[in-house]
Amino acid sequence: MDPWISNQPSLSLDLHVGLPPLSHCQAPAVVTLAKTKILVEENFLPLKKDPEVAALETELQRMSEENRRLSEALKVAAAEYEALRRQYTEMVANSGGNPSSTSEGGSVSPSRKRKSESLDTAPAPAHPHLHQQPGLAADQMECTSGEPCKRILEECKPKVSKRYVHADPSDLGLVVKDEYQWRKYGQKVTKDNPCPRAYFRCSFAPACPVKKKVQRSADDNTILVATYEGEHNHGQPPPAQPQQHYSSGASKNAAKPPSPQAPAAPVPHQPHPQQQRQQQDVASGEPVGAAAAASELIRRNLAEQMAMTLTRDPSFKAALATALSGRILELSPTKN
DNA sequence: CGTGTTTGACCGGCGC
DNA sequence: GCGCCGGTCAAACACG
Repeated sequence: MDPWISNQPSLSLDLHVGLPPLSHCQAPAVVTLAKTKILVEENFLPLKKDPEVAALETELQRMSEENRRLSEALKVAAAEYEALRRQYTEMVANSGGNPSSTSEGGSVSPSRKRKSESLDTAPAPAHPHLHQQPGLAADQMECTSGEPCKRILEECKPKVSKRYVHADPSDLGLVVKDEYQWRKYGQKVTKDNPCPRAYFRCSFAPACPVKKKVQRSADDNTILVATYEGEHNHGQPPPAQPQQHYSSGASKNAAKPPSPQAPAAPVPHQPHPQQQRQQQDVASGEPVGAAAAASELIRRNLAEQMAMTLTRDPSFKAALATALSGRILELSPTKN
């Protein structure tokens, strides 16, 4: 994270939910809540009596204080991130900066081969390690030395988030709909839960490392628990594109990126369109202007990612919903 | 025929 | 070292 972020007023946690969201930032939950807030203000605020206004002011002060604390926490986190990023960059530079040196000394063994191993006629892939880990992000493949690298990998474990979805008990499927397209690659019955767990990969981008596990709750099998691992290295699918999750059988256009120039061969990292543009800008010759433009794009992209991450985080949504519903109840004319 | 799903086999980590 | 268990692979199958 860029320390610049924590200094931006637009990113402070003032939660001006009554304002329209940024056009490039698709945050449905925030939009909905914004509508709610507007409704509250229009309907109830004119009815306020002075003591209530005073109470609201106190509340506002309290929220401002909390906002300030959160901003400071964000600043600290940003500083830590920056330090880590610098450390990582140094390590990459020291290792020769050669991302393709993954299989140094054959550390990635082709031991994953099974039946075909006994069948000599089976054609072996030209690059077994690449074939084996098509979704591995580039930054996870740059490890060349033993111990420190292991530690980095542990520290950089993919982000895990959970989402709980109420499902129709009569529906036996393990379908948790969200804004991405998923391809099922496995199912397993686990020890602690009689209901099977389904494994999905993001199929929107071929190189996207995100995985999803879906399993019914052991306590209440009307609840589906979706566990997301990793972060998408691409934007969300356009809303116009119909969701075609788990459509059984063939649908010729399903689960394909809309981009016609999408590469056929898997690439280690398929950048977000903005990132692509940014890379092109950097590649083009203007040293100062291009660098400034690239920096601006990076910041914008980070802000976008933060907004997306927050709005996708169920705990954040829950906390926001709780806070807002509490406020609505407090402001309700039926109260007292 | 192309693409997604199912499912049994396999691999590697971990605890004993 | 052994067995258990979660995660992944890939052949077989289903579907439009």
